[in-house]
Amino acid sequence: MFHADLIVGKWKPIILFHLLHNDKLRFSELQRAIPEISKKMLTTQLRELEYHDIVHRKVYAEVPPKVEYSITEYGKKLIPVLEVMRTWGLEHLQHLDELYGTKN
Amino acid sequence: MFHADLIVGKWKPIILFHLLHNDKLRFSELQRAIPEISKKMLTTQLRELEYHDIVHRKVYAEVPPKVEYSITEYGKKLIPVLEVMRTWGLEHLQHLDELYGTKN
DNA sequence: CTGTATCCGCTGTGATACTG
DNA sequence: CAGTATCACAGCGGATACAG
Repeated sequence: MFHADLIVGKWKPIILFHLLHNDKLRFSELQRAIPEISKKMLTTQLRELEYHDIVHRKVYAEVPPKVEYSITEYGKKLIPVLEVMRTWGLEHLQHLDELYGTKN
Repeated sequence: MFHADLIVGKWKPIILFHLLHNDKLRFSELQRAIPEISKKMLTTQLRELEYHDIVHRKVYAEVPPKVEYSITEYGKKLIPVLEVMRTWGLEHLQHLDELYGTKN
């Protein structure tokens, strides 16, 4: 209904977060920035984001290969959405902590 | 990171959407409002939303049973998040249509 | 370096039947 | 009416090896 899956999911917000703060990132840089993600998942998520015109994939015809990912102009429209989600996420954590006293 | 899972996922935004527009809804009313969802999933999602203090579950000690679900005060803080997501969702649909001409 | 291919276990989800 | 219990299965996603 809201098609939220296009930007949420386990990894997409994190990937977008890094891309928003770095302008361009290579595949390996994303891997290092998000160590918990597997190569396969990173590829899958990036392909989906690319398909939906949210990130751009620039391949350099070099050896060894070099690929840079960046947010598209259209993808930048997501910034407010991600901001609102992040803000809410922080407040929500605090609220949950007040309720249960858990820190995680 | 953003803990988006707490309100996104396959059904939660839809459930919240209905609760935001109806104030109170019984279990069966939610079932009818969202025919595609199974009883089990509806229960699961509602329990999670309840656990996170986003919806309130009011049980009437009657026979037959009657249960009403409503948004908590805290849950109302989600409205802007859901609004932003919905707005973006609509724009995104349009954008995808421009790209691929698909209507779905 | 940037992936793809394969195997494979685990979890999420549906269908169905049952209960207070 | 408002669920729970149980079974069953597909697909997500991890690990590993391989490829251009």
